[in-house]
Amino acid sequence: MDLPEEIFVDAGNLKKGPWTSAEDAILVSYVSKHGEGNWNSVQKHSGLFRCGKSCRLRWANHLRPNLKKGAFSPDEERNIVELHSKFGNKWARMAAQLPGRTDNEIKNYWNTRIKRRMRAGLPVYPLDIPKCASAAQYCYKQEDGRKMGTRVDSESEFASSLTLGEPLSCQLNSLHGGHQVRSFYPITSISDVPPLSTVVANEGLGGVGKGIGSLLPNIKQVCHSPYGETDSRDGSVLFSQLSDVSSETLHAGSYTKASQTCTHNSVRSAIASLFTGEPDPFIVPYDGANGFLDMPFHSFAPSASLKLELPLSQLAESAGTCGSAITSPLMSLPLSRQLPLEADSFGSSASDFLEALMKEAHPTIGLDQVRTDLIDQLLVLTSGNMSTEVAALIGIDKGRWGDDINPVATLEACAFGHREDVSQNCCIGCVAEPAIQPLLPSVEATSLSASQVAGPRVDDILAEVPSGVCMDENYVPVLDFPSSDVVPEWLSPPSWGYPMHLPC
DNA sequence: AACCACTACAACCGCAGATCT
DNA sequence: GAGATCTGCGGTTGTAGTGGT
Repeated sequence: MDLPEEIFVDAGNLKKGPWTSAEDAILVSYVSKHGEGNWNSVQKHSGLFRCGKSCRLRWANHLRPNLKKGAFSPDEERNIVELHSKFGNKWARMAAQLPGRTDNEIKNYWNTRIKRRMRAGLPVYPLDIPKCASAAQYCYKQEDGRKMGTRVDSESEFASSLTLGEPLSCQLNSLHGGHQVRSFYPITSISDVPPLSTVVANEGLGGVGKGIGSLLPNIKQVCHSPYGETDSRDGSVLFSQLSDVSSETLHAGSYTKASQTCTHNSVRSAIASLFTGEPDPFIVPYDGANGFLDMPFHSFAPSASLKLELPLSQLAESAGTCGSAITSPLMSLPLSRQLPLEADSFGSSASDFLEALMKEAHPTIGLDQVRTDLIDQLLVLTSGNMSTEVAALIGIDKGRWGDDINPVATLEACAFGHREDVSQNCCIGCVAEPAIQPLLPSVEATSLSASQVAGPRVDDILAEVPSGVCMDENYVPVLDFPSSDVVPEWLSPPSWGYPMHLPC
């Protein structure tokens, strides 16, 4: 057979790029004689200068018999949506259920469909698609079995979780008269998710405990910071100062990517793995019918393999899409490179790690702001499982609060803006100067005002918290928002409704 | 006609598990 | 048992085609 010269290249330089019909003919001929498999020998014995992987792909996706060509039929489209709701991004598994279709075809179809629907503001899944496993691919369970959560890594996943048939609520935990109180707020879109919240699927509010918990600390920090809108204070100044962000990259990515990057913020990943001591959490499969499998829970620890290459500037852009801006100074760390996730990467001690972390902070950010945000993020990341070691690390040693005071709850008090109320006892006052200062030799406090750096700080915002809020006997805040007129603006309806207090 | 944005699709890459030597 | 190789999978990128301005 005469073959075009371009098929043959110098030995060792295998051809890449589109396949020609002549190459296809060679491959078909070879497979018909020798059968599938042994793909690396194709190049050796057929004279085709393609690597084995390329041959296999070409055969599987284009040349093998019984392949369906052309657009998906409505039935096939429906099948794909249903299969995706069952399997998630398991393209090969889906392809096995769709005769004549390849995983690549299905993957391409799904990705373009997702983009199209999200651009149109439509849910990823039609409402009549039954909820299966996809929205709960990554689920976490606490050791005591009480808390359940789903890590939602992207806008699409979140959209899935919102549209699979179960209404969702945001949950705020607070304490009232010594009893823990959960406040639930209905949410209908990602923009309804408030900060420091837990999203739950409410199978009726009374059934929250068995619902699907979608803990969304990262998403909220990216898209739902209470710290203001996209004005000069929203952090965009900080983003624009990053030199390694190309405008091309800036405008190329989809919101999904931005969300992932936010979620996988290197700082958060690093801190989380520091807390858990492991690069990855236990991932608990969620079965739509039977709930979570019993496995230990290890707090939030984003996967160590997450990519962090999206420029932060994109986050600012996407933040506009979903309501408000990212303002945390820690979010100004250049994410175009990946921080090592293991604490060991920064030395043997956690303080080395934190020091490195703080050194990464933008140099123009006030030390106070960095510290405040770090504490906030530690709280979110630990999800109530902060170890004594970590608490001590950030400056709250057991000796300061005694056996009967929960450092986590106390820190939450700080995050909710009551640092002044409790600082003499155990709160941020302890964290602030003596404890964390030695960790920060290279971070210079500056004279920049808060408005020059980011948005208002937690305590600025929560100065608006109603005066009825006080601390209980354990220095834990008793949070209550009795009516909408005293709720801080970022907590106010109609964006995520009126609180409903339920006893736990 | 030129440019641009968008879509659909093909192909590549890195990784991980399976299998072979 | 260990290393090498093969295979399959999922994510990502590149590009041709199309339609709008």
